Formats: sequence, C-alpha cells, structure tokens
Amino acid sequence: MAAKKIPPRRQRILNFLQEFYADNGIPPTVRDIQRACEISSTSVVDYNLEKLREAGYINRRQDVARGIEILDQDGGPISNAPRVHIIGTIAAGNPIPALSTEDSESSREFDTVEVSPDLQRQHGQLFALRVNGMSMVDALIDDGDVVIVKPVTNANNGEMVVAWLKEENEATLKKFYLEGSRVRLQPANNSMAPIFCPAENVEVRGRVISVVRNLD
Amino acid sequence: MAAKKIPPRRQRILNFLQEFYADNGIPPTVRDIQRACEISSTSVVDYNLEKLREAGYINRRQDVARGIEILDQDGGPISNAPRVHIIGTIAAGNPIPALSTEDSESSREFDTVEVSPDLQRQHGQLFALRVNGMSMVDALIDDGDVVIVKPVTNANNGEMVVAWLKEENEATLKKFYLEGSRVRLQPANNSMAPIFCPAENVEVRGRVISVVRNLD
DNA sequence: CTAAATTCAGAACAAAAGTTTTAAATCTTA
DNA sequence: TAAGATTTAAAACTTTTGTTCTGAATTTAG
Repeated sequence: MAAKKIPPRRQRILNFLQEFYADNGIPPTVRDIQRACEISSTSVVDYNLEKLREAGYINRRQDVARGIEILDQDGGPISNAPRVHIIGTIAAGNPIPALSTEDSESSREFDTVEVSPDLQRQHGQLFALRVNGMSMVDALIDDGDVVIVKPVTNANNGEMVVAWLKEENEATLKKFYLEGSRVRLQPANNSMAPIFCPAENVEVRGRVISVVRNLD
Repeated sequence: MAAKKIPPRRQRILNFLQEFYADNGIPPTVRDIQRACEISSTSVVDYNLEKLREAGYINRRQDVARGIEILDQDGGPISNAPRVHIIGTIAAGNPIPALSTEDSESSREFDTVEVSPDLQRQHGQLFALRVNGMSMVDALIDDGDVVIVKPVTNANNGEMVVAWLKEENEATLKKFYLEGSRVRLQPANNSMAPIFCPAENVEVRGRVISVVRNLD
C-alpha cells in the first residue's frame, strides 16, 4: 500500500486545501496555494498537486479553474459542511469534559460530527459529547448517541441542558425549569419523574441543540 | 420585501446553480450556465446573475473564477452535503409512506435533512421519515425525530428496521430478529419487552441508519 | 562519493472565465 | 400605441488560472 508520511510542504498544501475549502466553499487556485504556502513558483505547486493526486489525496479536473477535488480516506469527495468537535464523553457518574477555549486549532485529532450549516450559523461555536452508557435513557438518549451542545451557563425554562449536579457529582441531560430558588430537571420522557434541587447545586454547562444517533 | 416570483429563465439558472454545486462541489462558470440553460450569450448570464445577486439569492466574488456563492433563505452559504427527502411521517397507527421510485426529480417541495457524505456513499439512496407522536419511545425515539432509512425488504438480525405489522395495521421501529418462522421485534430500550409475531405478518420497509433530533 | 531520483525555480504560454460595450428585441404600462 | 423599463444578443477585451518547458538545487540510494 501507499500512504506513508507526506513531505512537509506537501502536507502543508493538503492542509491548506481543506482549510480553504471549508472556509470558502470553493477549492483554491494554484496561485492561492502558492501564496498561502509561500511557494516560489506555480510549477512547484503543480508538481506537488500531481503527487498528491497520485497518492489518492485529491482529484484534479483538467483545465478547469479551481478543479481540485479533495478526497477523504475512502476516496470520496469531502463536503464543506461545518463540523464540530466531539470533545469527550458524557455519562452520569463522570465529569463533563471542558470546552477548550482555543477555537478550532486545526483538527487536533478530534472526532467530529457534521452539522447543518444553519445550525452553525444560528448558534455559533458548538461542541459535541458522546453519551456513554444508558444513564440518559430518560432523555431518550441511547448509548453512543452524540449530543450537539451550545456552551452556555444560563438556560431558559424548557430548554434541554447539559447540567452538572455538584452534590450528587453527576452529569445529566434534562429539561431545565427554574422555579423560585430551586430547579426542576424534567426528563424528556414526560412519563418519568422530575428531579428537584436547589439552584446552587445545578451548574449549567450547555444547551442541547441536537442529538444524532448512527446505527452503523 | 423582495422575493416574488423569479422569471423562468432566471429560476432555471438558480436551479442549475444548486444542482451543479451539489453534483460537483464547485459552482459553475458563467459559460457552464450558458450551455446548460441554453442561453445565447455570456452577457445574458451575467445580467441575470446580477439580478439574482440583487435579490439576495447569490453572492458573487469579483474577478474570481467560479465565484458564485449560493445562499440559502437566511442569506448563508449552502453546503454541498447530500440531502435526503423526508417523504412523510411515521406513527404507530398510520401507514408508512411509500418511497417513490423516481430518483431525485429535482427538489419537489420535499423537506430534506442533511446527511454526511459518508452515509450517502456507503448506503446509496436513502429516505427519511419524521416520527409523529410518542409511539416509538421504546426505541428511544421522540416526537419530531427524523429517522434516516435505507430502503430494504430484508433485514439481518439485530438491525433496527422500519416494519409494518399487517395484522395489527401498525408501523413500528424495532430491532429485528428472525427466529425460525417467527420474528422477534426488540425495542432498542432493552428493558422493555419484545414483540413476537409470525414472519408473514412482518413487512420490512427499510433499515434505520440514523436518527436525528433537533431541539430548536 | 557518484548517479539517479526527486524537488524546486523562473518564465512564458494558452486556455478558461469574468467583464464590458453597444445595440436590438421584448415586455409593461400609462 | 408609444415611452420606458427589462431582457436578450453578439462580440471583443482583460484578467485569472491551468499548463508546460528548461534547468538548477537538493535529496536519496548504491
């Protein structure tokens, strides 16, 4: 098989390709690459693109402006849909992973999920958590589901939140209702009983925007 | 407000823009449009693109090859991620909508959901159903969830299927197990009891690939 | 160390693709 | 119907962009 390590300059081109396409929705031109990667000549870009094509990382449409097609691992074209990082797992007994404040320091070996562009635009920065175990079944969330979360510390009544119960040392996904000085945490499955606890005991970490389950 | 009906030729251009971008991952050139929409001159294309821009349907990057950016209703850029049609709703008591065999006859006013390109490539043609009511809670599926389904008539054991129970006149989402001449339909939530019924009574309509829940 | 392969440079070329200009045809509407 | 607005046409122009060519520099392998 092919696929070893790519020379640094070529790797830089590849990274730039992905970044540029995600940002602009169109692939860069040879000269875009030249500028961004500080390469002396377009012919060098061309040369390296050719190598990348041979190695199966990209396709090139001959004589077509912006004709570079970036391929994923399986050889299919990649999409420019926004992706959010799965920053860790969430389970009843475990602490909730913290969202690192540094924004998208290029893909740091995080798993990602694709989200709809609307979602991203509407809510801005998002993160995702993979649910571990069956502790969230009362929120109709299965083992392995991925919840997409907007990082907030205050929630409005009725919103589904990622909450940390200090006393109980427990993470949970519930509908949030502030009632005076106490908080009612209502399972999405309405036939189940809510939890009541003092407001000081509840730390809202985020608001659940979407839940994705893949049964592959 | 703007946004009335667009002249037919301009509408045709707009449709082509979306179609081309979804197919190729890059926007078309002026001359691509000219050819596809059978327009006599590039200036006419330019003229109509300018009108589309004024009306907020697209953006144009000046002097940039393939610089057309297609916008969605909210003015954001659209993605080229594949979308599958939500062909109807599924509920315990109602018949399952049939998948029309004609493939993607351009967007026929269907609601759609974005799916990951991998999913599409791996499974081919897909469709989606919106779940109506709480009758699928035992599969951990909420009211309003969208299930993404691969149209199959035979399932392997352990797969989650969209099934039609003839006798009961009922649609259901369950894990499928063929056991001799009878079928066990097991709720995803393992703490709940399975249904057993004769194989002839179960009509598999599809296999559930993914479940999407939006809490907007 | 030497030869071969790989990579880089600079320049020029040719095709692709955005833009402009002028004028005619068509549609609206008062 | 006639004036005005909108739309279409044809052609030419300019810039962008992919491609090629020749040779030098660098790295790799025997």
